Amino acid sequence: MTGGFKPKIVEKRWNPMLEKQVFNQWVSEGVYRFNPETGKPVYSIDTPPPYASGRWHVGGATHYAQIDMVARYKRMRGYEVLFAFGIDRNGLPVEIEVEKKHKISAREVPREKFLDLCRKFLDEVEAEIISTAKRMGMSCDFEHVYRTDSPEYRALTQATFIELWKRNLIYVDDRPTNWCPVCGTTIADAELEYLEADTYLNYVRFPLKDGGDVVIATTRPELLCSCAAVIYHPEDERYQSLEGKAALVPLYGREVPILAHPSAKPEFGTGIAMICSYGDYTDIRLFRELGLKPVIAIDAEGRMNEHAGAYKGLKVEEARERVVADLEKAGYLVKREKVKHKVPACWRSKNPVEFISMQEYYLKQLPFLEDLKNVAGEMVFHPPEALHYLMNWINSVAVDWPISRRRYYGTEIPLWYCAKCGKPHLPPAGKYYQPWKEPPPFEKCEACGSEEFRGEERTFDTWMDSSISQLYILGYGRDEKLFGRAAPCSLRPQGVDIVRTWLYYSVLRTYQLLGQKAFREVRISGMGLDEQGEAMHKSKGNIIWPEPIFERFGADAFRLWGASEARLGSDYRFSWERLEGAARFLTKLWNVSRFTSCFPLVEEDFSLQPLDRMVLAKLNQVIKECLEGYEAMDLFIPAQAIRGFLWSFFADHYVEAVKARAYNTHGEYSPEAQKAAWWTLHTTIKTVMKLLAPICPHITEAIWRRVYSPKSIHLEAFPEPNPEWESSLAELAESFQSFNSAVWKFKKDRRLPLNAELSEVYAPEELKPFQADLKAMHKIKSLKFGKPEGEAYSPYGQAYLKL
RNA sequence: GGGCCGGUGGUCUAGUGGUAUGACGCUGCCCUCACACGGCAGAGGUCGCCGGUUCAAACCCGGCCCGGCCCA
Repeated sequence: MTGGFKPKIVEKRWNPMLEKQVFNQWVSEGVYRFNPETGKPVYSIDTPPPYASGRWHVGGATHYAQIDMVARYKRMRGYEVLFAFGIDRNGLPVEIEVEKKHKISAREVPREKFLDLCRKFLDEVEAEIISTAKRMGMSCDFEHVYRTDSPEYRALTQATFIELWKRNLIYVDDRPTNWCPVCGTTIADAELEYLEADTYLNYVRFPLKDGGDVVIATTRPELLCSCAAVIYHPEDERYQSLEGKAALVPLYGREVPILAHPSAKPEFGTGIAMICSYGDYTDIRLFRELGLKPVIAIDAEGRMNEHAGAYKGLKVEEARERVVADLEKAGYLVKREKVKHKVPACWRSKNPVEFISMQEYYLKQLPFLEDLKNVAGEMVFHPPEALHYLMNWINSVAVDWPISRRRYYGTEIPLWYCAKCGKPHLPPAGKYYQPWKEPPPFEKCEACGSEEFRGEERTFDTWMDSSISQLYILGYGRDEKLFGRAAPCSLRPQGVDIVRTWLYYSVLRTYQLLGQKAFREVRISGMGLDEQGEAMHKSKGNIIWPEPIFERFGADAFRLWGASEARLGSDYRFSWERLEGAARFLTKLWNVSRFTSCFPLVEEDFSLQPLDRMVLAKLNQVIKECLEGYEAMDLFIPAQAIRGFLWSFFADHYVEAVKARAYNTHGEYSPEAQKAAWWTLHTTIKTVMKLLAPICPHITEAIWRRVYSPKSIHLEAFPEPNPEWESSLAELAESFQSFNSAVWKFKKDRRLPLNAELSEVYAPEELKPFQADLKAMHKIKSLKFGKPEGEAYSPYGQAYLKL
C-alpha cells in the first residue's frame, strides 16, 4: 500500500469458513443468552418450532434467517430478546415417516415400541435441524431448546384442556367429520387441502316410482346405497314436473323423494343430483337441513360396509368401478364424462378424505368468532394486508374444532372413564398424564363409586400443542413472573401457508385462556420456491438443500440473498445467480473495510470537508431507510439501501474521491483535512457494519473485531440519524456522481487510463465545494467552474473537458 | 362459481397521473496503488390485453387473458 499505510484486515477476501469460528465465539461469550433479570423490555419471538420430520430446504432456512434478522435488530434496539427455539415433535407426519421407514403400521406394533421408534427418528432429524440453524448463525438461545413432546410441554397442553373442559368449552359429539382412512383419524377443516383429480361424472338413470325416469349426475356412484334424496334447482324449468314425486335407487330399489333445493346446480351434469351420506359437505348440510336419516356405507378403513350389500368389504375405489359396471349391465348407466374436480384431501397423507360419523371431542370455536376478529384487528400485521388472510379464514369457519385424534405420537387426552358407568374423569392439572398406560390419579367413580377405570387412548390434534407455543415460551403456568412481564408475546413470525392453522388456533386459544390477543405483532412471509418458481416438494424432487450453499458461499451470503430477494409477503424464488451476487457484495464490503482499515482511528483534530459532509448526510438517509425497513420487518429495504449506498455511492465515488486526501502522499492537504477523511471513512464503515449486522452477522462481526472493538458488534446500539450530519450537500450527490462519470467517459472515449492527467476541466458551478478533492481524484491540472467559452472543450453532460 | 394477490427490459425489482428505478445477467474496454468474486462504459422495456376518463396513465375506471393463493 501507499504511504506506509498497512491494512489491519490482511486477507484480500472474506473466507466464509471463518463463520463457524465467529459462531463459536458468540456461544462462548454467551452473547445471545436470554437474561430476564436485566431491566430492558422483553421482546419475545415465537419462532415456528420447525417440524422434526424433515430438514430445512432453502425456503425454510431463508424464513428462519429472516426471523433471526428481526431478533438481532431488536436486540440492537435495546430489547432483551427472548428468541426461543423449539422443535415441534408431535403428530402425524412423524408417525407416517416412521411407518414408511420401518415398513410397519402403528396399529400393528405395541404402542410403547412405536413411540420409541418415533422418538429415535425425531432425535436424528432434530440434531440436523439444530446444526443447520447454528450454521446459519441463528441467535436463538440454544441452551434452552424446547420440545413439544417434552413432559413439561405436554403437561401444559393437558392443563389447558382441563381448564377449557371445566369451562364447558369442550363437548363430545357423534357427527360426520373429515376422516382420513390412511391415517385412521378424524381431521379438522383446517387440515384439509383440495387436490385436483381426474374422475368420471356418471350419468345414472333413476326410474320414477310412477313411471318414467330422470338422469342424475354423480362422481360417487358407490354411494348409491346411502342415497336419501334426489334434488333439482327450484328454478330449473326442465324439472318442474318432478315436484312431489319419488325415485327408485338403481340396484337397490329403494324409494327416495325428489326435492327442489337451491343447492342443485342446473349447469352441472343434468342439473339433478343425489344426496348421499356423505359424499361431500353439501350432503352433510342437506342431511341436517332436511332431517334425512344417514346411512353410513364406508367404514373407518375406507371400505364399504354391510349397507353396500354386494359391495361390502371393497375399498371405495373398487366399489365405484364395480357399481358402475353393474349399472351399465343393468342398463342404468347413460354415459360417463371425464371431469377434473377438487377433492378434499388429508394434508398429511394427501389421500381423499371420507365423511364418516365418529364420536370425537370438540372445542367450541363458533361462539368466539366475532371476538377473534376484534383481537385480530388489535394485532399489527407485517405487511399490513396480511391481516385479511386471517380474517378470511375466521369468516369461513363453520364448525367447531374436532380435537381428538386416533393416533399415537401426540399429547394424550387426559381422561379416564369409569368402566362401569362411563363417566369421564379429569385429573388435576399440572402433571403430564398417559391414561392409556397409567392408573388414574383417583380412587373411585364420582357417579357410581366403581373403582375400575379405562384410560382414554386418543391423542390431541397437534395444533392443540402448537397453538400454545406463544404461551409456553413466556413461561405460562411455569414462570408467572416472566409471563406477567412479557405477555402478550411480541412477535409471531410465520409463513402464509399456516395462517388458518397455527396463527388462527394460537389466536383462538390465547383468547379462550386469557381473553386477550396472542401477539402484538405478526409477520407473514411468502413461500420459498425453486428456481423454476415452483414450491419445493420431496415428491417433486426439486428440493434445494442449504448446506452446500453455506459451504460454497457462506451463511452470510445466503442470508443477504434471503433478505434482498423479495419484498415481505411475496414468494421468493431461489436463484444461484443472485446468491453469487450477494457473495460478491460481501467481498466488496470486505475490501472497502480493508481499505479503510489502513488508516488510523482518530477522534479529534480533524476538520470535515464538504465531501465528507455530503457522505455523512447521505449516511443519515440510509440510516433512516434502514430503520423504516427493519421496523416494518421487511429486510428487503435495508438490504437494498445498504447495498446501494455502500457500493454505488460510497465505494465508487466517495472512496475514489477521498483517496488522495487520505493518503496525502505529497502533503498537499492539511493534517486536519486528512484526518477528516480518515474519520469519515471509519465512521461510515462503522455505521454501515451496524446497519448490516442483523442481516450478515458473521462478516460484520469479523470486521468489527479486527478493526474496532474486542466486543461483539451485536451488543452495539443500532445507529440513529445524527442531526449534526444533516446537510444540503446531500443534494449535490447526483451532480457529483454524474460529473465523475462524465470525466471517466471522456477518458474512456479517448482510450486513456483513468489516471491520465487532464489539463483543463469545467465542472458545474455547484460542485465548487469539492474542488480540491475533485482535482486530485481526476488528476486535473486546472479545474474551473461554469461553462467555458470557445470550442476547444468537449462537452460531457454538465462537464467540459480539455486534454 | 366467488374472493384476494400479482402480471414492468432475458430474470428479479422500484415507481399510485407527466413515456420508467435499481440489481443480476449480457456486450465492449481496462490488472487505475481496497477489491478481476474488481473498475468504467454500453445495449436492452411503447410497464399482460382491449376500451374509457384526462391536455397527459405503468399508475384512475370498466372488461378480458394469464399465474398463484384461499373459499364454495
